[in-house]
Amino acid sequence: MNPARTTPLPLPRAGTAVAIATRLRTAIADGIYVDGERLPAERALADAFSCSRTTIRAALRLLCDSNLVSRRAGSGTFVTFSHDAENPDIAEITSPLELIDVRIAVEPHMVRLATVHATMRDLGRIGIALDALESSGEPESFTRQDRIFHQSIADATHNPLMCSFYRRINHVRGHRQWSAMKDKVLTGQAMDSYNHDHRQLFEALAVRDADSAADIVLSHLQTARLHLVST
Amino acid sequence: MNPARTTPLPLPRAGTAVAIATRLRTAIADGIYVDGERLPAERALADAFSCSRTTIRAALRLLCDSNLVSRRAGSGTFVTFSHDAENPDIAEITSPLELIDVRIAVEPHMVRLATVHATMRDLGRIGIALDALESSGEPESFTRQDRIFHQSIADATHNPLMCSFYRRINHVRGHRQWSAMKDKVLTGQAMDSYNHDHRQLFEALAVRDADSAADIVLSHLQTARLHLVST
DNA sequence: GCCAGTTATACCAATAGTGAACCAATACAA
DNA sequence: TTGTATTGGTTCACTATTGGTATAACTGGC
Repeated sequence: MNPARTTPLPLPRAGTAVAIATRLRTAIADGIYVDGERLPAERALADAFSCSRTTIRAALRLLCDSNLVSRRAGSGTFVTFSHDAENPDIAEITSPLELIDVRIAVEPHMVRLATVHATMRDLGRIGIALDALESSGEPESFTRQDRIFHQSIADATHNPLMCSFYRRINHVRGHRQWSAMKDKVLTGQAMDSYNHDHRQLFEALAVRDADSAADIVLSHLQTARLHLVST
Repeated sequence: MNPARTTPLPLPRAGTAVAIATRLRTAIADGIYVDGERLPAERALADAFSCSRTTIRAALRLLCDSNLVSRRAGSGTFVTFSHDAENPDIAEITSPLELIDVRIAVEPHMVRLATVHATMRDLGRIGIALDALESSGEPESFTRQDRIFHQSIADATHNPLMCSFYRRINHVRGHRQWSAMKDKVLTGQAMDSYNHDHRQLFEALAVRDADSAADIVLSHLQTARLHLVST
């Protein structure tokens, strides 16, 4: 018996620094960290990733070399996700109402696809994102975790076109033009209400109830749209 | 003991090192180990394959000689195999079924938005596109006019995010991977049927009947999806 | 016996990562 | 304006891991 034929391939181990750089890079690409936003401090990142600050610095060095972030001593590390000046960022020419209209178009069927295609592993990821979302008290971290939560649902469709669409939606959602609105809209009560919807949605996903999941998302977005046009 | 093994194979038995090299080579070609990624350490591979490190080194030497991996002392063994698609076009990794799932998600609500936001000028443009579409007999020009027709509806929403989404959908639809399918699917009868749906859709848009327009699009796409999965 | 392939072991040099300390630039509040 | 806290920038010695190399012994087929 030849061991080379039967042995399962061992998983690759990426270097810690490059692995962290990759994770941060995709987070920026997904709009989880938005253009101009400050990343957590090196020491905080080292704590979050359970590694030394030196490793975090090596990872950030990679991002800095590819001009994804810029750093200033005493100030922090900032995302510099610059778009072409001629090709204006889609996020800058999309209004909140236009965004929510697109979300109403996309998300109900998206969660339907997610209920059909999500693996247990996907559901685990979504659950983790939901837990993090529910335990984040400030509007700042809430919106970030909210984007992670929804993106993980989009990824659960395993439809590359859908994933790329939702990445773009998240990019628009994360644009700084709404950072002012955020603190006004996201009261504690509003976040509680959102979390209720999120939990319901997750449970519908978990039991593969596509109709309920789609209904929850649709009513969630339609009330958000009403709030937008009535204020 | 397997009786099939008692008679020696005509080909000389490959040594363990060659077998492992082959296994790793196909793993890299299959994308199990991705470009730029680090392979497990030699000692880990030796452990996984239950062979000595010398054998693993012999196998890696083969891969290194064929420029599939590069190695750095103290760092590791890294895959250097550009799949020739470092930035894979979204059109190339999207299947027909995945595309139609996204269209089912987007288009019904898109035509709703179009019925609400379309100006008379938009309707004129859509009408012109429809006329050109109906008078195009070959599959080649039909698909081009079909994209123009649908894009003009997307533009009629006056929602920049929606327009950009549909541009991407059209980009995927226009990819060369479908061109083979086109001539087979687009019989004269099929084009007539499509044109009937298009004309109905246009009339629903013209009288601002959002429900009918959405229904027409949805049933149109769902029958297309059925044809896709049943053939 | 010969020989190629494999095993087992030991050691080396290169590299990544750790943990700590300290400096300099910045932000913010008293 | 002045402290004070926080941030990135730098350096250090140390440890763990990695590929590189060499050597001796074992194995099975010729």
